[in-house]
Amino acid sequence: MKNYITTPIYYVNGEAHIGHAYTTFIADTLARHSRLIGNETYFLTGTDEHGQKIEEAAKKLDKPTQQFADEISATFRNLWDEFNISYDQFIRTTDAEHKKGVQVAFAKMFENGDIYKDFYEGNYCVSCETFFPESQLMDGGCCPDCGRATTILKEESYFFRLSKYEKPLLDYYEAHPEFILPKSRRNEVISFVKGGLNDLSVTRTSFSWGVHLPESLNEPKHVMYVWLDALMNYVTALGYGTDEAKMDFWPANTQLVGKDILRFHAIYWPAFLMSLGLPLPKHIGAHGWWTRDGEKMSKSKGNVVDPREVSKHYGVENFRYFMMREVPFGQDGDFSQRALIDRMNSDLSNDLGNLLNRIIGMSEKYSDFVINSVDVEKYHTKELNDAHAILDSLDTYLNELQLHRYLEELWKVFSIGNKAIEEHAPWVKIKEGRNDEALATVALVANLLAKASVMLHSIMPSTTSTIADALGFEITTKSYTKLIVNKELLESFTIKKIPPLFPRVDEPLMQEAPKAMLDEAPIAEPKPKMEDKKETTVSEEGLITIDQFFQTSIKIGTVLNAEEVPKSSKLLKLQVDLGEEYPRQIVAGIREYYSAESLIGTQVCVVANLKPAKLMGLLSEGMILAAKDSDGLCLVRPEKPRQSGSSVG
RNA sequence: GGCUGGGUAGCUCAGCUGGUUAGAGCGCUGGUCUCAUAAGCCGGAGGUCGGGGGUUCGAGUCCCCCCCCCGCCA
Repeated sequence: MKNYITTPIYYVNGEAHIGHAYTTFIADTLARHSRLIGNETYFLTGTDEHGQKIEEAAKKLDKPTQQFADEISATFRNLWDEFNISYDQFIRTTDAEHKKGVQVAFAKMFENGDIYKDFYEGNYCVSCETFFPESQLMDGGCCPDCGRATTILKEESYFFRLSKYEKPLLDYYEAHPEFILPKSRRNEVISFVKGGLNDLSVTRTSFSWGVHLPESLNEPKHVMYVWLDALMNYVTALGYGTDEAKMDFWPANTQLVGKDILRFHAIYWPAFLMSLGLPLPKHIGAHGWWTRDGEKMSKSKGNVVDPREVSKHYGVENFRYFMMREVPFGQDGDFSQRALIDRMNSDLSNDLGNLLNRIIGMSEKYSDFVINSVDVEKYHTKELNDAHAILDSLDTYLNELQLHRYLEELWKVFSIGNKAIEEHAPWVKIKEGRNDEALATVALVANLLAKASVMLHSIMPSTTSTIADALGFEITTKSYTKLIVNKELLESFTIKKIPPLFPRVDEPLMQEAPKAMLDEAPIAEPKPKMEDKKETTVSEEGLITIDQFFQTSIKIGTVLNAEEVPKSSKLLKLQVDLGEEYPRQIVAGIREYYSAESLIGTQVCVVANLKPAKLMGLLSEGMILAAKDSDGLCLVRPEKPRQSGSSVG
């Protein structure tokens, strides 16, 4: 079976971020899995390099446009190489074959009457490369997407008869419920199309950095609309319009996109394909976005997650496992070091890594590292059957792009292993001289690990290869067939004593940006061991009663305004809302650590029933709580915003 | 404003066409084993299933109203 998987081509207006990595990881996982189970697989990714925005960005840097595109494109490609992405082709829309292919497609659409010439006039956003109707513009005629100013543009343009495909598209969605995944997105697309489709302007004369129209049309002024150009990459990569040798990979099985570009892929793209008489892809999968510590990422906030940075500190495959496991396909996910660390420790170290270590230890003590499956079926049919049932069910999840469920299920195999060891306690059996039984349990777990590793391989290719190597086999289509399809067991082998694959992570490995650090939930102290527990951890001396404590009124305050106190290097004068009629004026000695601007709009804890005092002649009606150590001072703040005036205690 | 989807344990979520004491993972907590990476295993606490009506012998699950969140569209 042929299986074609694509990511979108990434626009070269900036470097790769976590979203690009996420899409690419999913696609790579699908591609690797497809190859593993023996499909003939083609995995495409690449870069989208045309358009006015690129032309202008290059001009700003005083670089030739092509050179600019070359450079950014290379950063993507390098990152994917660094991340061990198994793409078969990295296409660029500036590739000669691609341009040729798009022209062939354009000519064909023109010939069959789906493209015609007219005029377009409207408010155009250069940044988004989109026209917006008057009604959609924001105040002052700004772009509703990016907020930048739009300009009125009237230009001669070729149009694609999108309106003609309204009905065929709706019919197709109806007949193919699995075309758009997840379902919630499908509904959105359908309701959009039902709202009516306008013909699509597909050429521009306002800039020249793009694919020119076919020579037969003799329209040197026009270049193609970036989306027509970009979308066609999925077939030009296979040689559409040039050398069509690979076109038998079409239609694609799965085309992954971010939710922001679903409309283009679920409406325009299938319409183009219909016009060209090509079949439509089986699935368009729209995934969600990532936030950081619960907040939207943006350059201005400085909280953007650099995938390279994360993988450098935590390992690409751990990062990748986290992304695939953490969030249901289609949903937005939240990245935080805490969540990543929790996943790594709990799933990878405790469940998987430790399990491998357990059998290494036992086989060392009981059988000089030799593991033999001879007696596994005799003593552990139940466990084997349970595990096989789980392994058999996994494909379903993968087909629905439910990778988190896939992993969730797969992990039950490790659980079977851990439970089996407990239940059969090989160390007891050895003492009783029932060596066969003890060794059978060890071998059972080795087999469970082997089988699970095969199924984990497409998500953690290198790590699972290491596991397989320790278990004396190699993960290939052949071993997949043997261990998973035919449910066979491992040959006798000598297990390798390898150091722990997933050392526990006790504290964040990555330096946080200052802002993010404030927002990061405090890392829980490792809980003290039972025997360390004393009656109390404080001496009786100087203790107060709870009533005494509540004599202090601590409230949450929102900083409405902040300014520096003249002639003072330490003091800031704040106006803080405590939910009272008027804000309090509070003078605080925190200027060395916090700028006035950075405080406005944030929340602090305030001692509200403190006798007012004068500092530098200014009245201060409260005290702000802060903690100080040798590294400096930081404010004590609510973890999440609370209403001004909420009491703390 | 229109249309989807959703509001279930501290957190993230599962609960199909209504049916015994509402589930999982993580977290918290008690116990326990010792092969193992302060890992594993067993047990426990914790939910008026957004609110209010209604249908029904019986509703988280169906109907109506209201509140709130996300998304798409305007």
